[in-house]
Amino acid sequence: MRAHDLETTRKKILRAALAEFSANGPQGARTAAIARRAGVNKRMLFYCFGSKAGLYREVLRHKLAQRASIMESTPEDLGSALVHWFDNAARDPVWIRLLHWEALATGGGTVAAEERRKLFDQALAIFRRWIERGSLEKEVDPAQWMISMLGLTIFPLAFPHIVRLATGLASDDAAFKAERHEFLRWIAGRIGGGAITANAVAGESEAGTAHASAARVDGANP
Amino acid sequence: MRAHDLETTRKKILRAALAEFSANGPQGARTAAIARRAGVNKRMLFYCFGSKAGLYREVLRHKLAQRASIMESTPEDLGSALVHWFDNAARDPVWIRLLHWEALATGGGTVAAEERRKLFDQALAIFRRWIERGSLEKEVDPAQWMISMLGLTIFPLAFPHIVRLATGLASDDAAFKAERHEFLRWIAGRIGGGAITANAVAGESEAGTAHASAARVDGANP
DNA sequence: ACAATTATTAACCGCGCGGTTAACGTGGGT
DNA sequence: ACCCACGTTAACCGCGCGGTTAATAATTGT
Repeated sequence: MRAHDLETTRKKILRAALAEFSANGPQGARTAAIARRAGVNKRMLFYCFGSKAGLYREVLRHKLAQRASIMESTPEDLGSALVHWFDNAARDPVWIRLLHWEALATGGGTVAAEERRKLFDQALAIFRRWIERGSLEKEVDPAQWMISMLGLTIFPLAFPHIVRLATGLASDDAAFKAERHEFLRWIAGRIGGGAITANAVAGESEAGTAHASAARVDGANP
Repeated sequence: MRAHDLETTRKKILRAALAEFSANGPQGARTAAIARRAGVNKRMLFYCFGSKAGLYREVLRHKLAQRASIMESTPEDLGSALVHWFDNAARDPVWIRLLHWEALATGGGTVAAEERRKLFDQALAIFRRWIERGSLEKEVDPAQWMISMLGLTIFPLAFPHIVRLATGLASDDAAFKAERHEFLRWIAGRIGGGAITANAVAGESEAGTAHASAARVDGANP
């Protein structure tokens, strides 16, 4: 690694910025803190990314691309998909926090709009497929389905203090995750149109309850 | 109103502080901005509440008490209750924002712990009652039910940018609210144990679809 | 060898923050 | 009439922020 290597410097800054922006938000994040985390002179942030806002934008674009690739690997079975989303969100608290900061942002229009559209179009396509295949009730809008399923999976991870008050457990506690898995598989059965998913529903959960593991039917959209 | 009236000054400060804390969070809120909003000298904040943190604490206590009283007026029917929670949350974006800030807060232990416990115990009691009465599947934990129903109602209001990307509508748009009402009543029927709520499910939604209005069965817990 | 370009650095700037100081009205008790 | 505790005020303080300046070290082209 040479002394003058802008690309690695950029990467170090992006990593540190992701952590700092996630921790303190686009406004609360301190450029000096990012530089310290990255082991880089503060001036380099502006040299590479122009401004704090420009750096934030780049950080978001990276993260959105990463989430899109996770969305691509969603299993075809509804229950498994819910568990998949839940686990991946639980594994990435940084992403959850960025969602919060975005929800709280008022002015200054959407950043990285195109990456965002791509991610959501992927998700909506999945729900449309489920509806066509009869895994989900067709009288409900795909967007409503998507919002609802995201609510069931992400909400407890986004508001851990609510989980703590309701269950007494931390939302990253293995016991809570197991409970949630069980619930998600159960409700996937209740919600589905009754055709494909309903059979795979009595799946095995980590809670130890008797279940059969749900089959994955990746790829091959009609 | 006398010139020297500490009580009204306190109230003015609390109102302004609620707005400012909701807008910018406990850290991002500026004491000067609160004072300006309240039409009061900045020094009075510290004279009345000691510190910014003390003021934040008092603001939260007030809001939690208000939310508890809303929780008390929850209808007995599950579908109506979901709509009730949704509407009341939609009517109070300030509260939603405070939830976000709390979820993002890392250090500095819980503020107003007792008011919070009271609010959640109320909610949990409602779910236990629903389970006992057969309105909700009894094999699922009350806490899991509560988290899930909060997810379905609050999530779209907490993450309006996700709603916008999924539906193209703003989450405070009347059209979206109507769609959501319809979905909430529909899913209440799918989820319930099948006894009481299932009958009340084909409820009327504001979307104009033909439905019969769901009956409210307030009070009288066993 | 050396100039030109690129990457990196320390030091600096103006500003706005949370919180404080000290002084100044105001009004009820006597 | 006067006091004195309470409510209110303008002005101030040290600090840390985003962003910049100008000088310097490494790399590249010739």
